[in-house]
Amino acid sequence: MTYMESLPLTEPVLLVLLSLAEQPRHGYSILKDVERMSDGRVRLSTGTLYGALRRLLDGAWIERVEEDESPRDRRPYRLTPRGRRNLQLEVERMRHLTKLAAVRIARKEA
Amino acid sequence: MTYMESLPLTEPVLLVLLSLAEQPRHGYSILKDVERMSDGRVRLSTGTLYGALRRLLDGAWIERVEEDESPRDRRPYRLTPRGRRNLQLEVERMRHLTKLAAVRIARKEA
DNA sequence: CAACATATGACGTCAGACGACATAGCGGCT
DNA sequence: AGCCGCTATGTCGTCTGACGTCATATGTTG
Repeated sequence: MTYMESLPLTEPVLLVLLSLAEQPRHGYSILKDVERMSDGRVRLSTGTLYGALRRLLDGAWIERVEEDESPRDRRPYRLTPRGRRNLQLEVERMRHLTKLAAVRIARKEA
Repeated sequence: MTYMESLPLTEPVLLVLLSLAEQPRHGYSILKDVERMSDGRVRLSTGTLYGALRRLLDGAWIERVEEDESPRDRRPYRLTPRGRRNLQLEVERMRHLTKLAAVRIARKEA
């Protein structure tokens, strides 16, 4: 990307990371959590979810949790320190943008 | 998009709209304004810009300003009421997300 | 006159979001 | 037993959008 150093994240990816920020989760749990988080408005398709998870794994933003006792067929993920750091940067970027937006929208026909 | 009703906007599009929120501008002016707005970090390629403008025109978020005296070769655009309304919605959505994010990131391993 | 800034636009590529599909175990209801 | 819906993971093909590059033209300034 030219318009940012490495970010910005897309909406789905941001929500996935936000879901994992609180605690480790497996795919389906993320799906439901994102839906809850957004009051039912955002429903990721599995195509979006598992695609995003693969890319986040590749970039070492998340990692698999190696749990021997993880209940049947579940594959939990957790944020890496790198992932958490980048998520925080992204949120700060968004906060900065919303502040800028408030000024811009208010200053109509300055 | 499935994960939102009609939004969310991508970063480049949001910045273009933000640039037009203040006052009508032509393409090149938007390019420079976005660069200034972001302290030089975000530099839209013309491919991105004119693609975005075309789609925004198609969706009636912006319109051409019919100025007979518009100085040579410039094609200014302005936000439509619809575009302004949608921009505000988008900014509110982002603000909501950043608040949620703050809580989520803080509540690590709740 | 040679750069450089201003100004618009087209074209091809590539990544990512999406819907649809595939698979499978489990619990409950009829 | 049969069916449905929920949990759970993943693939595949399509389509949209961001991007870099190229093309073109005028204005400005050294």
